[in-house]
Amino acid sequence: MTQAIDLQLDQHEKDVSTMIQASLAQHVIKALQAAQNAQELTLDSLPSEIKIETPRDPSHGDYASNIAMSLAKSAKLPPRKLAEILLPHLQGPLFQEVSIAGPGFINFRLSQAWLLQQLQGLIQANQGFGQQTNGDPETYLIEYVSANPTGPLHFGHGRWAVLGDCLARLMRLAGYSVKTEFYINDTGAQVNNLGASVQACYFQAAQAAGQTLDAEALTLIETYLAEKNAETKGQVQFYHGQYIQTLGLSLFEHQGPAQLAADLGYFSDYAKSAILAEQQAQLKQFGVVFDEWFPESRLHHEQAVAEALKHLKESGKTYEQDGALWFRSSDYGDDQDRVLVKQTGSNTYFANDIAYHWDKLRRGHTRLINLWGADHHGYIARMSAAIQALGYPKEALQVLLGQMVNLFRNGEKVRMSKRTGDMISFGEVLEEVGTDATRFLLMQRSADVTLDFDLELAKSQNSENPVFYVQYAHARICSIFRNAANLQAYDATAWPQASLEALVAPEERILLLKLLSYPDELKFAASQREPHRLATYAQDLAALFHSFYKQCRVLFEKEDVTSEEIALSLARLNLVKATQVVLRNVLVDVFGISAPEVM
RNA sequence: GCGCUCGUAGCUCAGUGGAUAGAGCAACUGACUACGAAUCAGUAGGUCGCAGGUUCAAAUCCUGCCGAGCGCGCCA
Repeated sequence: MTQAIDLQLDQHEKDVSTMIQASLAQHVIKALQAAQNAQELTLDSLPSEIKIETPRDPSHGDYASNIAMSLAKSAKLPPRKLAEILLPHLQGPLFQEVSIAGPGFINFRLSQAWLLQQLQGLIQANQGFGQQTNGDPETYLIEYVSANPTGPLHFGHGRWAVLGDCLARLMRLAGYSVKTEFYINDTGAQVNNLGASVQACYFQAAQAAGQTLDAEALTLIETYLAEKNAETKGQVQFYHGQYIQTLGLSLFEHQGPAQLAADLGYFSDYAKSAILAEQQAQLKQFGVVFDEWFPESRLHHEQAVAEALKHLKESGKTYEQDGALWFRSSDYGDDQDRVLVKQTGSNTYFANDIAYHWDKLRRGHTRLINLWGADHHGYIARMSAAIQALGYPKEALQVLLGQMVNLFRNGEKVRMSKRTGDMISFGEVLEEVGTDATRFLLMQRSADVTLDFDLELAKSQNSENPVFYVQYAHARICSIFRNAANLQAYDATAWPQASLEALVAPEERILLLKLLSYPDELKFAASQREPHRLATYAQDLAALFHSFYKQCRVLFEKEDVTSEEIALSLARLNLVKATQVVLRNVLVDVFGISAPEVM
């Protein structure tokens, strides 16, 4: 076991040097081993994971380990005694001081020389700073958005889009092998309903233009309008959004009466490809790109559903009852068994989805991550059951649920009606608010909480809007470097050759520690699949920079500048540069938004 | 009724079983005749929904209850 840990750490030594927590964890493990070898300590086994944390109170140290407390019981030693045993074995150039405090914390204070060396490494790594290898052999496929091509993207889709995109970026930076995919439900009853709805509007347009319609067409218009204008709410068959009218009208404008005799499939194909194109354009504008757009129709074309059903049948995971084919999902933890083939002989959506997930796995993706709206949570158990019944481990499927978004305008909730199609679409919000602010506001909160999104706040270009706070820090830094290039008093552009020893102010140290923790933050957020953690990090980093900037003068524009001031200035420019690098990396590479040079 | 998620400052929310629970906004007090005030420094604001339990240690884990949202189809 100890060997396994060592191997894993050695394998990624390159990363470890820039990852403080992993580096400290390695020191702790080695101290435990050394103490065991010196027979100062007996443990049945070494812990599989060493947790390194940052103390809330900086006076305790830069980092801390609770190892002495967590191992006290198995080592049969009081925590402080155990810590005292480990202390002599915790040595290295990165430590300025290792101390024992409180109930048995081991507190680490990192040496200034080592930190400054890491600072130079950070600047050298530049856009690569934070990027890691992690040795995870799995290949991940993140499937998200997957909106039906029956209407415009709604605002909830926007949230999944950002979360999925940022998660993919985050995991790639952390060393995971990741592909992304959008699943297009381009077949089935809903697509037919879509086609019929557009057909009805096309007929209306034709009628308005003086065309004579046959009885069937008139009936369709009548049925469509009756549902649209119905007083009572209930199940709806057709789609009634404004976009349906637009599609029908547009078709008549381009084709005239040529399609009056066309079949339903023609209208379905026309509508779904137009809507899909719109979705794709919006997502692209939003900075969300998919490696693959996978249409459900491909499954049917390849007989994949039939094959999946056959596979489940032959392995005894199904049975027939009441004229339907059932899947024994309750054997794998679902509440009840689920129908695959209905009495009518047609497949359920679930059957198609099993085939789709099987296809994803057979394409070589060993880990499937799905982002679903929370309203689909009841679906997880059966999908997980299907994955297992197909012979894959439970871990092959991870479903991340995202809660919904409530839209507000000036504190008033914006009402949405699905029935009448009366909704603010994602495209409208994007147009009104802009990509950067929308992305940031949608990804800064945990997917687990229902999000309140205020349109006016999102548009506001002031301190209420956190995205500008972070971007402003970057723009400010760019401004410093513009000024540095024009400085008369001394050559500020010589900062890359400067000695860094002048960086001794507390504001400088705390900023530097935050910068160097970026790879750890990235790694942890990726492992938790929680991109919002980086939003918190970015805001904290920006705050530390602004504070530093106020307290620590970077450029001295006066005639009588001293050599000490010049040395300090050049050293500080390195810290400013490092901040610029990390802000850019997190804004551009993780959030997918701009790192502006001016605002 | 059952299941999932959430409940932390006035509001919106962070918070990896650790030390005195944090940030932004709102409120109040200060700071621009040198690098961007879209900024900074400070004050005030808390029964971490409630009650038990586990633990050296609980906002965090477990159980029950209360409240909010979302699900519970041979729909997709």
